[in-house]
Amino acid sequence: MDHLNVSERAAVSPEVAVSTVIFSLRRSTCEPSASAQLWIPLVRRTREPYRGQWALPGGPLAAHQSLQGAAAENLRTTTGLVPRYLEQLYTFGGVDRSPTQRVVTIAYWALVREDESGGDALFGTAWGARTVSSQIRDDPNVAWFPVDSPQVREGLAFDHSNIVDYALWRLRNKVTYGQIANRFVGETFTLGQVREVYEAVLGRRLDPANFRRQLMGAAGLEDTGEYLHGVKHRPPKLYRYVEPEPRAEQSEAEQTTNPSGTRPLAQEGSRA
Amino acid sequence: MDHLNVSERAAVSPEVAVSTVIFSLRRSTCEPSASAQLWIPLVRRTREPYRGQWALPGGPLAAHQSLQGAAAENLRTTTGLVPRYLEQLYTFGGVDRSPTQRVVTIAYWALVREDESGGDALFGTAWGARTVSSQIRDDPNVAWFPVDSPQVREGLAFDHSNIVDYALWRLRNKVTYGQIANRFVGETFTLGQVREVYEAVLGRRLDPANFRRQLMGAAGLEDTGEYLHGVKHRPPKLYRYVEPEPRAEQSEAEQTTNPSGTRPLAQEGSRA
DNA sequence: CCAATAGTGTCTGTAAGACAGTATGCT
DNA sequence: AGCATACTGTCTTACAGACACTATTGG
Repeated sequence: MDHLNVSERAAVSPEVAVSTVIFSLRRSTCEPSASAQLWIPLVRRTREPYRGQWALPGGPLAAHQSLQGAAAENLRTTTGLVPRYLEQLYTFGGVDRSPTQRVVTIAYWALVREDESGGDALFGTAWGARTVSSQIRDDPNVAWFPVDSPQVREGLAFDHSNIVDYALWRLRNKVTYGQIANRFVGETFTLGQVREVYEAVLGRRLDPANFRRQLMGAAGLEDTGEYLHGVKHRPPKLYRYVEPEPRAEQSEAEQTTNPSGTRPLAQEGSRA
Repeated sequence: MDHLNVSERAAVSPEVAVSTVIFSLRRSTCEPSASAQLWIPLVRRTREPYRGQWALPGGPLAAHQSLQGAAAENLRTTTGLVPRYLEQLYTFGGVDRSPTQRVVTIAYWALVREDESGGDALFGTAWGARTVSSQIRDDPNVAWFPVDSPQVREGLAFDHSNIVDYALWRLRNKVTYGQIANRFVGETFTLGQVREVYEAVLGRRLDPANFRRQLMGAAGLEDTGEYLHGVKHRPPKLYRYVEPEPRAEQSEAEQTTNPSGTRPLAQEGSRA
């Protein structure tokens, strides 16, 4: 009967790992006219299996490390960046994921902003300028790839291409409602910039007029009174986000797209 | 550098367990007028920690068992029932979840139909009749509880009350769109029966007229031509569901509520 | 006839998408 | 002036919710 409960026996447990899909927004060329694209950092494997192939940043879970903590650690080690958003994606535990031993991988996905440590912002005072940047670590075994590239979609180690696919799907669903896009932009921003984020994530053009209405209607936007100059047309207003309700609890483990926005959080911190 | 990749070192991994929240629909009384409610089976712990308390069915992951396979096994062992729906919920890995040792629990949630093995259907030829039933195993350490009960909402072992809360939220979101409610009803059914499922899950009454329109518009419903008799009013039509597209692949690991219905599946079977 | 549910039709408010049109900067 | 983008307003369509009304059984 005791096999029905979480057991305290020292069973032969599979290896537990945490991997993270880290999305950032960049332009493929230095043309300001080029539309932004999603990129992710990958790490080259230095040992078997899949030696030499690219894989998601990740590693085994340390004994007294929380899952989310491990994901944040992946992010910091690989990119030196701080996550603007971090959420558990799914747990992959197929028996044959790794040819050598059983590994259960808890996958997370994260959003970062390019400009957070050194270097120009993607949406800085002017568009573009510096686009492939913030390679804080000059490690040759870390590199950024566009999520659209065949390298990413098919060529990753283990089942990591699958994981990226799934993370991308999740991002697209999340961005439709709610406050996800603002994780890509800076403190102040124009509506055009936010719209460009949506267009990059969703992969299609959006009507500026309708987009404005939706965003103004729903989100906690505040007019800063400032304008963005240096563009070669009418200068747009700068906005900033305001937190709707500053409750003490910070949600994390939120999981599922829901129409009405954010909600329930299977607690994950120290006790969940 | 190698700590960035999934490692093949024999690290000291935490215990890996799989637990399952199993929803079924029942009436609290034998009155046909009483509205249906969600119930889940729990298992009483026979050892420390939390000895004597109720917990979700679950247990350590066996070496060559898939995650979903383990969840299905939980279900079969506890209830003898076959899942009509089974999906990964979330992975709980907080350092202090268990007082004795580190346990990472991959939680699943499932829907079952009461009538699947022996006994009358909940929605059989007549309403009600047999409501607390299909206790296939006469194990005193297994019992069904209404999800609303304080026992379930607060009194479970570990963080299992949290897990149930989260599963309930997920179910409510999933049922809004898509083909979830049909997992609770039999082969043929009336629209009133499906509506009752929605009402039980969502916890509020729905307008019969509007509900009909919605369901007829979206889902693959087929009029059987039959009517349900034995009711003390106008006999309703019996319908059946038709699969929209019988592709070979069966999805499983689908995760997130999305407005447009079913979609992407992080593959889980033998390779994910 | 009455009670109760099945099933149909209509109205209204909200919101999304299409799109015309105005405003204001730069070259 | 001409262009590019910001920003405003309007029209249409779709759909959800409210609700009136008819249909058909059992008691």
